Formats: sequence, structure tokens, C-alpha cells
Amino acid sequence: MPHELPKAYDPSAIEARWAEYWVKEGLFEVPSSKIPTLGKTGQGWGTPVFCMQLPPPNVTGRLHMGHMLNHTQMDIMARWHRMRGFVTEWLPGTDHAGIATQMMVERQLASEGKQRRQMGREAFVERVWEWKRHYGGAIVEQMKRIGDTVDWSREYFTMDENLSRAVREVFVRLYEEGLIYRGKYIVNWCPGCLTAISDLEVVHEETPGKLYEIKYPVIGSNEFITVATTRPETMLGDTAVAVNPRDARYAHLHGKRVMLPLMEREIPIILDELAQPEFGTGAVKVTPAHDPNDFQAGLRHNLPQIDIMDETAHMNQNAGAYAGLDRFAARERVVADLRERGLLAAVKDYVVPVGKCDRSKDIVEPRLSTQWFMAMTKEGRNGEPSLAARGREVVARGEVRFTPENYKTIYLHWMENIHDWCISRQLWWGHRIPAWYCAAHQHITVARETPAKCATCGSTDLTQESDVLDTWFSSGLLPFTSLGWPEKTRDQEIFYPSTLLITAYEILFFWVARMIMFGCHFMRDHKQDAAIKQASGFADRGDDSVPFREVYIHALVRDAERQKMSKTKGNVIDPIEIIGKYGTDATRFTLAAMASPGTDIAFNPARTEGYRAFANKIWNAARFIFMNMDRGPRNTPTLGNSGQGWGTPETLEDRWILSRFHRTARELNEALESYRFDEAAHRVYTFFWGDFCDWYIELSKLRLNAREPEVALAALAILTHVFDGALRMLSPFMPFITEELWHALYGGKPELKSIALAAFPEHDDALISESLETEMSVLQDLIVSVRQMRHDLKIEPKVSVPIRVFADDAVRRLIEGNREAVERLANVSGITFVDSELSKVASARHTARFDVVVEYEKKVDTAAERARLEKDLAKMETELANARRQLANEQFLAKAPEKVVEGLRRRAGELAVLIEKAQTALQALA
RNA sequence: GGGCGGUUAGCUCAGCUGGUUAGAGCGCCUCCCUUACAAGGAGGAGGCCGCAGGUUCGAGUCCUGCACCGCCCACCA
Repeated sequence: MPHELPKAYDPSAIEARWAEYWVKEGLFEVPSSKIPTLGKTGQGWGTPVFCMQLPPPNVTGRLHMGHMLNHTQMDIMARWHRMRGFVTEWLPGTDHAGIATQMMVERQLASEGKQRRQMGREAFVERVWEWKRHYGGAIVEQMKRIGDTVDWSREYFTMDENLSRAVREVFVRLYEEGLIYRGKYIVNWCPGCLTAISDLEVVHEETPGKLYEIKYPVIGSNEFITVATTRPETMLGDTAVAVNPRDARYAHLHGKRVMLPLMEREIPIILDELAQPEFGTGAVKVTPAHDPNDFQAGLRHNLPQIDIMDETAHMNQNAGAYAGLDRFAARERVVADLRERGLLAAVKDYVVPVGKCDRSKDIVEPRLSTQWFMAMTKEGRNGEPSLAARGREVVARGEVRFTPENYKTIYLHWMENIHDWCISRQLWWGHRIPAWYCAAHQHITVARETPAKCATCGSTDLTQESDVLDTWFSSGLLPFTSLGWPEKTRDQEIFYPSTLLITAYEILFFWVARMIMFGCHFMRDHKQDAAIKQASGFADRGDDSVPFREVYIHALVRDAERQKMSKTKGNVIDPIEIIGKYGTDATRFTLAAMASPGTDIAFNPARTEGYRAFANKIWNAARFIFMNMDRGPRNTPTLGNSGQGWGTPETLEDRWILSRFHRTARELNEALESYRFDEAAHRVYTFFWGDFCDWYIELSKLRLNAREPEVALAALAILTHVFDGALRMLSPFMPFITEELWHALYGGKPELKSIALAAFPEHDDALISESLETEMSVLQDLIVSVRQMRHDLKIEPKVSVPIRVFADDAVRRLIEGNREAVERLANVSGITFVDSELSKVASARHTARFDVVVEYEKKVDTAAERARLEKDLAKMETELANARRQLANEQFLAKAPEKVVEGLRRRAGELAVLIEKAQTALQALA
């Protein structure tokens, strides 16, 4: 009566309801009031803690397949730990995403015919806030919809006041420690975004291009020196030509000067290792303002830096006649002019590595500019290791562990070759750098709050730095700032370091590496409570300053053809669409099942369709159980959280399914412990469908239909219990359907608010039995053999037929004890045991444990039967020959483990018998 | 220029420290609307584990080389 479920599972009918329920009930919030104060007694708090930081999605973001995978894995981990009794804190938030958001709002403005610069900074920033309030919650809503069990009570935004204060605190401290500095260097400049960007934001592409050889006239001779370049337009800013001091070809030109063509400027020939004799002509033009290597060379030789471009990469006054031209137009003109003057020695095809802006795809311009940097390799004032050194150490030592392990090498390699980080951005949206300049001297005052006067000269005429910080600066701080830093909060005591970070490879350096560096620096005095650390399973990890102990890098999701998804290719699979079609559970299960380590995921909706069928299977198994509950007496056993209260297993199938269940629980937990989502999903899938539905439910029907109510009730009790456990196992993977069915099962009990708060199944070794499972497999073999014969003999499915069986006493007792099961599942009308082998009977089946034949007058298809036997025979003979060869090998007998030898002997014995039977049967057929 | 990953059934992928008969899903073939489920049930076909060597009693698994895909990193013109 209460269990009215529709025949087919319809995810859309239940998912939104539970998504809302979970949020409304605040089921996954960990209120501070529930966290005990630590440390007073030295006793600590022995509860295991599981904490995870969400890679904060951009406010401009919408859920894509990568998120879906990432969130599925995180949610599985969160739910699994929570159900295992961990205090589980999964911290959600969103990222202000400087450039992305600013660009989005600028585009919106453009459609209204407005421009950011006309509006002014203040009005623009206000407009972005407005946009954020309006549209910034989209992805958060999507997270709620897919069932992420994050703690919404702790949700943050990276530009919240408290987080912004923390950002300033960090900036000031690092500046005071000399680890943040300001200076004029060559940076990566994006002429589209009009800002500097970091090395990481530059994507390198090998592009077919040209290598130009240009002749520079040597002053005081008729000679030319020829330089090679891929960027001829930059010659307008040349301030030297370099040759290698060891290069004999140019020895006679040492100390001479050349006339820079087009600009008619005299520049020196310098000697520098920059010029490599093997490359090109061995002479290289030096443009200190437009090339990082030339910049360094310029410093070495005290060369002037002539900046010939403006911020939009157009030539400026310094480019003389070329002023006003865009850099590519300038290139054409320069080349044409050189050719006209006969100064272009050669133009060769050449593959040029072009750096493009990650965001706008504009070609990045190396540009001389004053920016703020963070020193990566500089030691502390008292000789403390540099940020990079610390960040490297903790990973090298295994204080932070990567899965899959090969990312450790990649990370270490990157850390060892790291460069200073350009942290300033010429944007308006972001954390404004807390530095002020006095009008009179441009002295810098760095302060937490707006200072009243210049720290150096006391001037009160101060202007704040207009640049903002790289977005990754603030997100790199999240592991501690999201827990209330710089205050020493209880949250921090309990939840720092977080347990696990699950993220994409793409942001390993952008985010993960920075979090490690920041964390180790600012939390260096942090000690995690020993009892919590122990209970959480990290007693062996020394360093508590790390932001997290484990990092799991998930795969890339591609389309079904293994192509990288991209908007331009138009092959983007929208998870929301997939969810609409197959349900969230099926989508989640697909991603979990396909997440094998080391490979990208080729997302194929056909697979999701299969898992929708799985959900339907679960649904209908529930309907079957409910149907029986409704039929029988209403005193179903009390289950729920206790894990107690079901009847005593009496029958073989009961003990078998419990063995399978506990084995599955064991394997499932082991798989999840090593982040094998694919294996975990596979285990629970085959258990539920293969063991529980295909065999156990079918077997249970015998007893459920029994006359005696006690028998039916006992069967129902165990059936329900195993189903209850299976639901819990499935719950982290398929939260919606399991929640629905859980409530259908226990509805109305207020203490059972959610399956997500129930206990996850833990295995009991005492209930796992190898011999029991072997016994069951004999019965299964028998049933399958009979079904095969029925099929081969084309016996009508509805017709029951008697069978004859030959077996030893033990197997015979087993079959007799489960006679009804065999009769029902193989549609057999009676079992007769015989005392001699059945090999002479046409169509009989032989296994190592029994021979079986169906009694049926219909004619045997002799040809087909012979073909089958011959094929089997051939296979067995090869196998036996191999086995005998090995068993005759003394080396094998001496060196292989006893178990292997024994196993092979047994197998060889079986084969010999089976071959003999097959041969007899073949003769009988003839 | 450096580094990394992949190659197993028609397709997409498992196969954990080398060990008896290489697995799954989808697809395919045959039968069945059997009182939970046709998004289902039952049965079946299909694999010199990329190529060539080597180590070993034993190799899909370890080593070397090759081929073909793919990815990442990189301030040398």
C-alpha cells in the first residue's frame, strides 16, 4: 500500500525534489557549534575528519563535462566518508575570475553601446558586482541540482570582504618579507586583454612562419653582418648586434659598429653567448625591449631599451616612419623596405613557436613594463627555503601525495624550473593591489588598509596602485582563507590541512602548486590535532602546514570520438542535456565507471543509456520487494542505521548472497580507498545486477511463495536487508534513486532523514566464504548447462523437462538440497540421479563436478552437437598439452609456488577426465 | 629541444605486486512479453593482447628497440 512505485523509473520525477530537500534540510552542513574546542585536555577529538576544497568554479561558468566528472568524484568521496562516520566538510565557493568576468561584462556593455573607460572604474566595478549578483549563481544552482553534498553554510566568494582582507594580509606580509617586489621587466603582454599575464597563461603553438636574414652594413667598411630573425619588425628597436666571442668568422668585427637599416641608427656589435654560432648566421640582433633574452643581454651590456610599440601592439613614435602601424602590418612594410634596399639576404621557411593568450588567443607580445612579481626561488631573510623549494620538498617527501603517481614527477620538474610569478593585472575587476604612491616622489607604501600618509616622506597625497592581482593569487590562498585565516579559528584547527583535493590536470600549476606554496608558507606553524590526525588516517604524515594531504588528478573528458571538446568544434556534450535524457544518477555512474587512471574519458552516451537501464533495474528490484512486503504480514524487520535486525541466514542462497555482499563491500571500500572509481562502480554494478537480481531474487521467489508465512517472512527479511545494504553501497554513486527508495522503504521514520546519513557497509570477514561461493557456482553451472541443452534442443521455454545427473556424493547432496531451485531456474520437472557417467548419451553436458542430460524425445542436432564437442575438445587438448609440458618441467616444479603447481595439477586431472568424456560422446554420436 | 601516456573483442575500456581457462558494457546472432523489470530474461558468436627481440620454469603484465596515435612543458634568433 505505501509502496506505490511506477513501473518504469523516471529520474525527472524525483531528482529535483531530493536536490531541494538536501539543501533545505542543511544535511551536509557542519555548523561551528558542533565542532568541539580542542586542546585543553590534550585529549583531542578522536573523530575522523574528511575535508575537501572545491575547485571554485568561475562566476561566469556553466557546468561542463569536466565539472561533472570532477564533482561526481568529489561527491562520491564526500558521501562515502560521511557514511563511514567522518565529519565531512566540503567547502564550496565561487571565483571572481578576473579577466573572464571583466570581458563578459564589457561585452554586455558593448551591446549597450557603452565602454568601460567612459564609465570609470568605480561605476564599472559596481556594474560587475551587479552582474555577479544576477548571473553569478548559475553554476551554484547546477551544483545543487546534481546533488553535490557541499556545506552551503560555509559558501564563499573570493571577493568577499573577509577573503579580500586575507588577500591584503598575505600581500603585505610577503612584501615585507621581500618576496613580493615591483620592477620593470619583460612580461607577457596580451594586446587584446590589455594586461600582463603570467607564463602559465601563455599557450605555445608551433606555427609555420619565416626566418628572415637581414644585412646590417658595418660602419667603416663595405661589409655587412647578416642577422636572422623571425620578427623583423622588432629591428626598429634594435640597440646592438651580438656575435659569439668564440666565433672566428666575426673576430675581425669585434668592436665595430653597424648602421641599423631603416632607422639609420648606429649600434654596436657586442660579444655575447646569446649568439650561438650554429644557429642561422651566428649573428643576432638585440632588441632589449621586445625579447626576454635580449633584455638580459641588454642588461649585461648596458644597452638602451627602445620600446617601439604601444599597449595595443601598434608601432609608436620610436618606430619612426612606421608609427601607427599594427605589428603585422609593420612587419610587411619593414620586409618590403628592406627588400627594396637590397638588405634582405634570405627568407626561409621556419616553424615559429608562437605564444598566444590563453583567454583571448591574441599573440602575446613580450613587453617591457613595470609589474609586481612574487619571488619563487628567493630564500627568506633568515635563510628559510624559498617558496618553490618548500613547495617542492613536501611533495618530494610525500607529505602531499599525488594520484596517479606520475604527476609527482611532473610537479617536481615544474617546481625545479619555476620563474618568478607576475601577479599584477591591468584590470579593474579583482583584488586591487594594496600599494599606494605618493604624488611627490612615487614612494611605495604597502598597507593592509588605506594609509593616511606616505610611509617614506609623509606626504598625504597618495594614489592607490591601479592594478589588481592575478585571480590565482586569491584562489591559491583558499585552503586557509576559506577557514577564517588570518584569525586562528576552530575551523582551521579541525579542517586544516584538508584531506583530499580532486582536480583537473590543467590547473595543477595554476592552482595546486600555488596552494602548496602559500599553504606551506603561511601555515608553517600549524599543527593538526594529533587525535584527529590519527583517526583520519594520517598519523604517518609529518608536515601539517600543507594545504591538503592527497591530490587526485582526474581525467579529461572527451567526446565519443576521443576529440577534445571545444565550442569551435561544436562537439561539446552538455551534461545538463545528458542528465535530462538519462538522469543524474546514470550520468554520474557513467563518469565514475569510466574513470580509470591514466586515460582520458571518451564520453559515450550509449554507456549512460546502459546505466539508466541499471537504475531502472534497481527501481524494479525495489518494486518486487515492496510488492512482497505489501502482500505479506506488515511486520517487516527494522533496519536502517543499525545494520542489525534481519533474520538468521539459513539457506545456501542466503549465506551465499551475504558472502557476496560482504566481499563486495570489502572490494568496494578498497577500490575507493585507492580512488579506483571505475572499479568501485563495476563491483557494485555486478553485485547488484549479476548476483542479487539474476540469482538471489530469482531464488528467493521459491520461499516468498511458500505456504508457511514464517518461511516467506524470513526470506523477505534477508532479501530486504541485502537490498538495504546494496542501496547504501550505491548511494554515493547514485544518490537520487537510492534516496527515493530508502524513503520508500523506511518512509516516515524521522530518525532516518537520508540515506546519505546512514552507515556505509563494512565487510565482515566471517561471512565471506570461498567454499560457499564454490558450492553455489556448482548449482549455477548445473542450471546454465541445462538451459544450454534446452536451447540447443529447441525445447519450448514453457515446457518442463526432467533431467538425469551423475555426480559424486557431495555434489549430489548439494543438488538434492537445492532441488527446487534447480527445477525453478532451469524449468526442470524432476531430477534423477544415476550411478554411471553420461558421456555416451548424445547431447549430455560434462563438467568436472557432474554430468547432466535432459530427458527429451526431440531429435538431437548431431552435426551441431559434434561441432560443439570438437571445438571444446580441441581447446581442452591444447590446454592439457600445455599443462602437461609445464608439469614435466622440473624447473617449474622447483620454482613455481606450491599453489600454482597444485592448481595446474588439479586442472590437468579435470581436463583428462573431460577430454575422455568428450571423446566417448563423439564416438556415441558417430 | 625535454618529458609523459596510449596501442587488448566490431566500438569504448578493465586486467592491481608476472602464475592455472584474458574480462565488462555497448553492438551482433538465436529464443522468450515467464506473475520486479522488453530500459527486461535465457543462450551464443567474437581476441597470435601494435611489431621485433630479450629476461624468466612461466610474459597481456618486466626490459630493449621499432611503428603508429595523443598530451604536456620550453625566454634561444
